[in-house]
Amino acid sequence: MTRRSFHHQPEAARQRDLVAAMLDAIAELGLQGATVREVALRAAVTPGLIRWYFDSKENLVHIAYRSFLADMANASMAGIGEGSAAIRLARFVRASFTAPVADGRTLSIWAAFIGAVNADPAMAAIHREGYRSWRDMLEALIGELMLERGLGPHRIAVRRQAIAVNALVDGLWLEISLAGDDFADVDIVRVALDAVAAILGVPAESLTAESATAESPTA
Amino acid sequence: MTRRSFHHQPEAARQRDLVAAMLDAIAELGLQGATVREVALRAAVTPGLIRWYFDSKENLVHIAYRSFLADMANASMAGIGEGSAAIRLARFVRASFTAPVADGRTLSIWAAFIGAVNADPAMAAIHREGYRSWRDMLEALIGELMLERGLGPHRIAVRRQAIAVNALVDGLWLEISLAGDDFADVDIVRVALDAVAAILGVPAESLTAESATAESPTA
DNA sequence: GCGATAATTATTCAAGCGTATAATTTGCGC
DNA sequence: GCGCAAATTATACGCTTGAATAATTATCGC
Repeated sequence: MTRRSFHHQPEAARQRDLVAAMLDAIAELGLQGATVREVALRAAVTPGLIRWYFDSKENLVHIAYRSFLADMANASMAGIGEGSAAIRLARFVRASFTAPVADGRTLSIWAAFIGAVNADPAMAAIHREGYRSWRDMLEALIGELMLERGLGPHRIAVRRQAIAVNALVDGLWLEISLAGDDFADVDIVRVALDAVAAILGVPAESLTAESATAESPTA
Repeated sequence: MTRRSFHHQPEAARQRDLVAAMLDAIAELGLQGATVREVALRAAVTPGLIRWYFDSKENLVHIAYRSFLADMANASMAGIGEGSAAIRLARFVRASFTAPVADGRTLSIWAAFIGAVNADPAMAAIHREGYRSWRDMLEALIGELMLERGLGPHRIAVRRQAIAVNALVDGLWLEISLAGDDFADVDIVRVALDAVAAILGVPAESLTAESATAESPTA
């Protein structure tokens, strides 16, 4: 009859922990397996506590998705640094296909959420919000690149190119995430950089992986 | 106390009906909502009957996924017809982004399944099987195209190009499926054809939508 | 037409789910 | 240190789910 001992946590930290536990559960068991009990177990906490911090399990899932998308975007754009648009774009693509963005855990979570977007309007709204900022960033970068190369940046053309580049990135994530080891012998960064350069109509050399490898310039 | 009347069905037809009902449920309610009872309701049948035809609900889902991937592949390749590799590729791309392949229902199902692949090894196996044949077809077509254009088809280069093209198609499906009406004013077929041409390094004119529109040649 | 068998319905069950609520413990202000 | 509010645990509830089983009906060979 002895109760579990515990200690209070600042609200923000607990909330973060629960979100992290939810994402872990989704990564390993999928959305179906991410039950309230499973999440509580991973957070070393009692199921009831989840309802103390979140209105419902659905609510936690939504918050976890929003948080996850934000983290993913940050990780993709963190190392962009300064430099020409070409160099920043190359760094962005490279970051998108190396850890921590393109590791098994992250892409597994990403794919799991995708499967739930269509059946839940709230998830759809979160998704759209996340992806709009994503593509806005891409459009800005591509627009700059066009200016750099003396090509008048036709607004509609830039939008189309951003859609295509965005699709390429998503699609490669999908293939990596779902096809497992089929790509062990393929240099995905190279495939991505070549395809992006081709879509944008710039020489592949202007987006070499080397330029992306260069250490970030002093601020 | 009067029982429901019913009539026997040939095994194949019933099985098809149940699979179709499962896919309908997934399209509208997602995998979570596609319960045995919901599927039975849509098939105008009692839940118990599902277990008569399938070992388990999981089993039905797996069979539905395999069937769905096969249908999708057939629909994409049905109208390819005869002609140069360039023309067949253009028709393939066009078919991939017009109904029945790229309508809301189909892509909704597609996305729902994707979310379940990572958490279920059997689904992963089905997925890999489906996508391998998909990309084999793409590789063959791209190889032919390279020969047509006098470019020696470097095997590794062709593989990379097929990966990129496949990713582009998947990614555009994702965007269409999840971003809803954001693309109402965008000619997706055009975006896809332009991007595919760019990735393969052939002039966009050689993959025009017009060439894909042409009626299939007399056999 | 008549059995035998296959196909279908009706009913029931146990498990797991999200959630509600009550009991208890922790930590902080004073 | 003490009391009180906040955080956490414990317990229980009702519902849904997939599945098992028993009862019933349709169909086909003869």
